[in-house]
Order: sequence, then structure tokens, then C-alpha cells
Amino acid sequence: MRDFNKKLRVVLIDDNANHLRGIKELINIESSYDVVGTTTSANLGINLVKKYHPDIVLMDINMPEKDGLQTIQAIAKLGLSTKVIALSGYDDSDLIYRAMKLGARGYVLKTMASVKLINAIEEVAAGKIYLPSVLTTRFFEYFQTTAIEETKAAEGENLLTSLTSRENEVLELLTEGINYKSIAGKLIISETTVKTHVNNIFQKLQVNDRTNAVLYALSHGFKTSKSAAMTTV
Amino acid sequence: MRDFNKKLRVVLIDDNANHLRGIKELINIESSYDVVGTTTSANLGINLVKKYHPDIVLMDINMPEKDGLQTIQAIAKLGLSTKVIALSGYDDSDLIYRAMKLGARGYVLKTMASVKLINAIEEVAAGKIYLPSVLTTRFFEYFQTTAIEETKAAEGENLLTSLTSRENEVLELLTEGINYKSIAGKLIISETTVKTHVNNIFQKLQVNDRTNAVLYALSHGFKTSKSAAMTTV
DNA sequence: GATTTTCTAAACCTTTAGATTTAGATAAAT
DNA sequence: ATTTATCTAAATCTAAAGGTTTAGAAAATC
Repeated sequence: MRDFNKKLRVVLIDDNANHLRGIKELINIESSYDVVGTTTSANLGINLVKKYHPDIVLMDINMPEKDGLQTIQAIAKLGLSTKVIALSGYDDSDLIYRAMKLGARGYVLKTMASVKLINAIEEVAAGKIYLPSVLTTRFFEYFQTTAIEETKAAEGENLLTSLTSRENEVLELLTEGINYKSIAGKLIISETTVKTHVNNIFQKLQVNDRTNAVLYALSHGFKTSKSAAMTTV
Repeated sequence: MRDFNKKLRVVLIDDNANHLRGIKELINIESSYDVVGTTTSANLGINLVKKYHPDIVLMDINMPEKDGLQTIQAIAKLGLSTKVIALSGYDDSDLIYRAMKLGARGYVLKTMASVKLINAIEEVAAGKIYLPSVLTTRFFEYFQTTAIEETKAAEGENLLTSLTSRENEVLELLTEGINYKSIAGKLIISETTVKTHVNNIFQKLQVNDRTNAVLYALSHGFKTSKSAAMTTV
């Protein structure tokens, strides 16, 4: 919970100077926040954040130079408690997705009413995520599409299912980039046996060498004992 | 936009029979939706969905047997316009994340007021995503953490940056599982030159063979001309 | 009981990959 | 003007990987 006795400190980054002034005035009129810095340059913006450690950064993400997304990432990397709200003229799914992925905690359309902007700042400062419901929908649809793309390969026609359990063990070691001798050592079988298994794996996966076997495994959702623990779906 | 002359058709799946009755009554009293089917079994639930093509499925995701997440996925795979709202007793970040990833369009806590459930159904049926603001925050924090984990490897100390542009081209072909001869053919240089490049790549990436070079590249965000077009960050 | 699958292993051979050295031709940087 | 980096290429060698066949033992399936 934020301390309401302290004024929220805000930094504005927008390459359009007129816009910058407009937002600043809006904030001064509609709220009691303290605009500690404004700039039209992404790089200068990052410096302002470093210097003032503001509570909120309002950032236009449609900038030329170093673009808004990179700037979000740069600010996120600073590891401060500063929260970034992305401002954009468009409700582009991909843009929203990437902004949120890189650490933005809000996304506001420039066309939205000014009271909504103040509302967004208030919510984000309180630790919440601010996304208008249209954008939430867009975000999730994009998110699900992406997630489904990822898992699609892991499903469907999958030659990996034809592997025996021993072959799976061997393939797992192959995907770690280990050679025959070491695999033999780890599984406590002879090197020639490993070669037999590997050749059988090649035939089943329809490849001719270990690199392609590994590539096939990785792109078709091959589950290793390690990855199983960290995989989400 | 949905046709308000037609009653929304709903299927309920919850392994707790009492809960099932409770929700059904709630819907009958508070709304005019048509509960076309209820079941305590995930598998039967999938069959109900196949049979009735309901507008909405309310599904408890804390079920034993075939769990709720798998069921969401199974329903999503049917490719119907049926929208799933997940019901859960907990606001577990990971659970919310996975449910949404698998295609849920809403997530409602069982402890929430009944009017909210009706509200959720209404919103989701209208094509929106329904997530209470606390859960939105949880979801995004989990999402960002996951995304950051993924991109972390692609940043930081990265030996890939030391590669020359020609070496990058060669590495790209290596990551496609192509052998020396073909690489030489594609780049129109001799096979021995390719070997020289590959050996230099190995030294720079501190590996001893192509499999490990490929694994290093893939796990450190190596951008191929193809992947650059589809990658999100 | 017979058959199939899986895991084990060897022998034999061919091909590819990898290590190392040397070196010429440009191009860029100091 | 002279290093330095990059791209090119060859020769030579060793080690590793891959292909093929054959085969025994155990377990699962028919």
C-alpha cells in the first residue's frame, strides 16, 4: 500500500514535445502527482529514471530512435520499484503483448479519456496491473495463440512417441551434447550398445545425425527429466 | 455480439456434487441461462460439450481423475466457440497462468460473490476475458517472471556476440543441422573454409562439437533470419 | 508355446567431423 | 603506413560418428 502522504513521483517520456506538455498539464490539473522529469529522448529518459527513482514512468512506445520496448526493458533491468505504464496510439495485440512481457504494468491508449490515465497511474502505483478490458482481451488472445503455437509442435504427429524408454534415456543424453563414451558410462552399458540405440533413434526420428535428432527432440516437446520440472503446460 | 433473444447455454463440470447443485440453482435463480448439462466427471464433461456445443463451460480445475487443466485443453482442441471459465478455490498464480494458457477465458474464485459469477459469464459470453483484478496482477507477475527467465539467457554474458557476421551465417546453418558439404554449397565457399569457420566458432563458444554449438546458440537466444520474424521479444 | 519387442553387444567398414598449421587477399582501424 | 581483423583455402592427421549385419537374453504379448 502506498503512502498517501507522499506525492507520487512521475517521469514522462514521449518523443512528441506537444504531447509531453499536454500530459504534464493534465497531471498537474487532475492530480497532485509530482512530475519530476520529462524528456523526448529514450536515453535521457533512462537517465532520469536512474537519477530520480520515480514511482511511475509514463512512456510512449511508438518512438523512433531507441524504441519504447527497449526502453521498458532497460528500465526493468535497473531493478528499481519504478513501474512503467506504456502509452500508445494503437491497440496492437503484438505491441501490448511485448510491452507487458518486458515488464510494463499498464497499457493506456492515447485516445482514452484523461481521467482514465489518472486512474491507471493510481492503480499501477497501488501494485495492480492496468489494462482496459478491450486490451486485456487482445492480450490474452495473442497470448493463447502464441502458447498454442508452442504446444502444437509438442502434440500432433510426433515420432518421439515411438521411442522405447531406453531410447528416451539415450536421446536425453544426446540433447545434452554428450558423446558415445560418456553416454555409455552414464548408462553403464557398452559404447556399441549406445551406438545401436542411437541408430535406432535416428531411424525412428527419420534423421541421419545427432544434431538433427537433438533439433527434432527440442522442437517437438521432448521432455527431459530436468525440463519436466520447469515446463509450464 | 451475442443474440440476447437466445438463452445462453451452459455446462457445469465439478467433481463436488453439492457444489454442482449449488451453482446450478444459483444460475437458475439469478439468471435466465439454460443449464444444458452438469457432471462430476471430466470425461463425461467433454462428451457433454461435444454433444451440446454450449456457449459457456464452468469448470472446476481442482479435480482428481483427469484434471481440470487437461480438460480445458481437450475442450479447446475441439475447436468450438465454447468458452471455458475456470473455477478454483485458490488464487494460485501458476494455476491461473496455466488455465489461461490452455485457453480458459475467465477465472473465478469459488469464494467470490455469486453476482460476480453471473457477471463473469456475461462478459465471457460477450467475447471478453474475465479476470478479477487481483488475479490479473498475479497472472502478469507470473507471466513476466516466466518471460524474464526466458530472455535472461538471451542477454547477459553471451559468447555469441563475439562471432563475426560470416561465423553467424555458418552457425545459422549449423543450427539447421546441415553438414559441411552443404554449408559450403550454400555459402559458395570451399568445405575447408567452412571447417575453419566452424572451428573458430567452437573456440569462441567454448565447445567441442556442433551439437554443443547448436545447443549453446539455441539456449542463448541466437537469432536466425527465420526465427527473427517469429520471435516475440 | 510361439512370436514380437526390447535391451544388450560385437565386428566391420565408411564417412564425417574436428584439430592444427600455414597462408594469401582484403578491409578496417590505429 | 602498418598493424589487426576477417574471409578465404589447403594439407594432414586423429578421433568420432554413422551404417549394417548378426545375435543372445529377457520380457511382454499373442
